[in-house]
Amino acid sequence: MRGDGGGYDPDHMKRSEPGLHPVLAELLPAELHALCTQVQAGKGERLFATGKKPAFMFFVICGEVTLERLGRNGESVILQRSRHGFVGEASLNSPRYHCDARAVADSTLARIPIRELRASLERDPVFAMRWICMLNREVKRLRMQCERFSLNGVQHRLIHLIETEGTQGRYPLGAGLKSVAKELGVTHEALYRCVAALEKNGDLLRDGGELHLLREPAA
Amino acid sequence: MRGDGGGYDPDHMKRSEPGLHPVLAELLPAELHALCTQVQAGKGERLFATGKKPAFMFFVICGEVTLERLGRNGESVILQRSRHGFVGEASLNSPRYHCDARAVADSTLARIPIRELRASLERDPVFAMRWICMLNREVKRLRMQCERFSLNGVQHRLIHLIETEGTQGRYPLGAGLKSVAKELGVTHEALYRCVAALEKNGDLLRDGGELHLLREPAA
DNA sequence: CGTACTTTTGAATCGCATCAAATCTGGTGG
DNA sequence: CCACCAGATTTGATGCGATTCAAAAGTACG
Repeated sequence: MRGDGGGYDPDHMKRSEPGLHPVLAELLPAELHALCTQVQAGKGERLFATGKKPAFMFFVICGEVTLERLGRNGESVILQRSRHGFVGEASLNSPRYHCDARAVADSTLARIPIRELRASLERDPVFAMRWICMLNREVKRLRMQCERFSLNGVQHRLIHLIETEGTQGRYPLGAGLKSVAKELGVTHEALYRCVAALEKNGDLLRDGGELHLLREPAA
Repeated sequence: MRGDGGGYDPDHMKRSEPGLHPVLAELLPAELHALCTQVQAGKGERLFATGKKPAFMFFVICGEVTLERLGRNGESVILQRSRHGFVGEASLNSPRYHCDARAVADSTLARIPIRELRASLERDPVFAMRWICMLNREVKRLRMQCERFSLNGVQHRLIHLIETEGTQGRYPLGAGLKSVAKELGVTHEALYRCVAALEKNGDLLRDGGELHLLREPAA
């Protein structure tokens, strides 16, 4: 039921010291590989706290992590919710964490020591350029996500998701429609109804593990 | 009514070839300084177009620039609204622009040649690290914007905006509430009503050029 | 078999988009 | 100084669509 690992060998997360996650293995230079460790975080566990000196950067492999900050009245404001990818890149250059990180579901994470990561970036321009490209992709992805959120109507958002994040009109639902609903910022009920309506119209097919957009809905 | 120039000498924008903007002067290495030019863009002018080969990156000094994409029905969707800072960082390593940039107010911009920028990044690790820090801030901002869009209710979004993008509960409205409404992804009518309700409750003050959140609304 | 979860459908409510229109504002020119 | 216009601001009325609450049916797992 964690399901959001991106299609990699699910056995990974059971091993105590598995190989580095493919995305990280490709991005990071060899000298950092050995310094990264894979860790488990139980639901509710805190990864780091506001004000502490940043020691590690985290990469979410599966599960869910939030960054939160306290508002002026003590209520917590969620800054970011991550189910896959880096968390707290900003801590790379901060003397202190500016927010709390908390696993809101049982999660598998890669832990990268910041001091050594920094050192590698400063000494290896090719790695630095890869890192910049990674950040550029992240910026682009986030902009598309903002665009999607700015659409009104579940149907518009769903189609935008399939067309921008999917391939050939196909979008894999790793963890079920319910998690897709969260990604779209709508309730799962609304998404179920939307999918059902599109299917009845013959605009969409649900083939087991993926959504297949057949044509542009007339409406 | 532009107001967001960051407090620098307003005469800057009148000179035809003024010194480089302080933020850029600090960020960019010396060899790039001479290659940057300051340009004026009239309201409505397009800085670059989707699909074109990226030649320049822009930095907004004053005025307002939007990044937009065309939705399927020809309506333009705003991805980003920038009154100060970089526009189109992602074009650094892209063969094509993935969106349009347009000045929505008379604006002063710095124009940086991408080819030379990339060359400097590849050869100068210290500069690359500064660039990475800049991108980190941008990623952080975008993540917060996504989180904001995921909130339901105009009020929640507005408060989140003030608490995350503002300082001390104060948020400057450079171009009026109408542009804030777009930033929040709601109609301006809805935002006006929300602000009016918060003011009547004594939770919010509208002091000329800025919103001031006095306390957390009980509701 | 029972537990826990997802999936699905139903019904009621509410908030926002939408359309409309009045007021206010700053700017321009007679 | 006034007439006038374009844009921002504000208020009102209406309808739709998503949220919400509720519950049933399907599914995986021990």
